[in-house]
Amino acid sequence: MDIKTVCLGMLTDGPASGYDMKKCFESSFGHFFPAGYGSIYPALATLARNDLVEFEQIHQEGKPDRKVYSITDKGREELMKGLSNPSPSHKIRSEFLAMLWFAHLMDEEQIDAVIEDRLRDIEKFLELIAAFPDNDCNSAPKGAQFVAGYGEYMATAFKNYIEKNRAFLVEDAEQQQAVAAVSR
Amino acid sequence: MDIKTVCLGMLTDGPASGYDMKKCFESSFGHFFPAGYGSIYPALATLARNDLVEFEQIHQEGKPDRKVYSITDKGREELMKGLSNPSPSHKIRSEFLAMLWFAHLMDEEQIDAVIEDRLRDIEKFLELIAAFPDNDCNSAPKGAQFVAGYGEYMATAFKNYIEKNRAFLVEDAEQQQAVAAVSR
DNA sequence: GTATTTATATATCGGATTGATAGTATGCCT
DNA sequence: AGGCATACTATCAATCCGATATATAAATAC
Repeated sequence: MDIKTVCLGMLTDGPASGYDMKKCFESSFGHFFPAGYGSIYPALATLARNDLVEFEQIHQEGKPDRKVYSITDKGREELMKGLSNPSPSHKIRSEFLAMLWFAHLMDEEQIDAVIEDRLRDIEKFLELIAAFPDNDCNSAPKGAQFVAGYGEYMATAFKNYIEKNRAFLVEDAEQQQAVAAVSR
Repeated sequence: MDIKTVCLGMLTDGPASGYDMKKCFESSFGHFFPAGYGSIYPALATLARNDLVEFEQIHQEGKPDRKVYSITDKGREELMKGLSNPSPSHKIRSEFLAMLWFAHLMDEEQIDAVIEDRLRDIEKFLELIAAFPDNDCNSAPKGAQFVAGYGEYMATAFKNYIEKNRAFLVEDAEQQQAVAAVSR
């Protein structure tokens, strides 16, 4: 389940250009599987080289040509292989948490700024996901709904956790006590 | 806030070898900022080359030499620079969610296997975090407690979400309805 | 009325990261 | 005797990421 497989999956929904796919990554997919042009274009090139996708070059007046990719039968097989992994990964890479791990080395303003920034980000994400599935990218089959629901649920939990426990981070050492009632 | 900065931060807690740091990444840090030898050793080498850390080579009978790294004053400055970023990232990369996005292309057994696997993983993580802060890696200042609390809270939320909504994924198309009561 | 930004589209490059593997020695289990 | 775990180091190919380049039109701002 690397980017190539994800691209194959996206193409089961219909032909698309690299640009289209980037938009899809931005609007929904990217929140649990980020990818930029530097990943997408090389992935499509490799897929095409291996006959897992094919493309049609469409000329447009005043705009660059579009390369519209479609999945091939061989590509569908490869996708099924990718979807048969019984132990897919789930990883977080958070500068935010890494930074706060060292909160005792930071001053209160810094901590506050970082937390506010994260809350803004979460809020922005919740707005974005509220618009789903009115997005262009996918007409929301079960799986997509499940994943979008996950995003909303977890973002809200994240927000709640921060709001409940942020005071703990900037408390005086005297008043310190265990992080409050998590997970209940 | 890349791996180099994280290594510097770890060393504020006392000198350590690359091997020690790997253990720390495994026991707690790795759950929000994964790193293997292929990242740690090059990071330490670069830090040493720039005089941000220094090391003492300790010979041991019957075991390979240890290189015990300590942070320098210049390193502390660099760390503070790293901790002053007001907008640290927070990213998820989940093959699990990417796969389930395409659940309509999978059969029920596959979906079930993948979900069971994830639940086992979450359970394992909860056990690990329950042992915190009895770990070797850090004596739990505020920040570490906050982050560990985050881990427990979010893992529990994840589990809850899966248990509430997994049936939705394998339901008949007829019975389909919106993902249930998320985030309330 | 000019300047900047946004949108459409392609693509690449250096640097960072990953996962697997290699090497070397002791000790423990079966 | 063979295999695995622990203790240490380290590297390498493959992949991935972020930033940037290129080009044109339309929309928005000043």
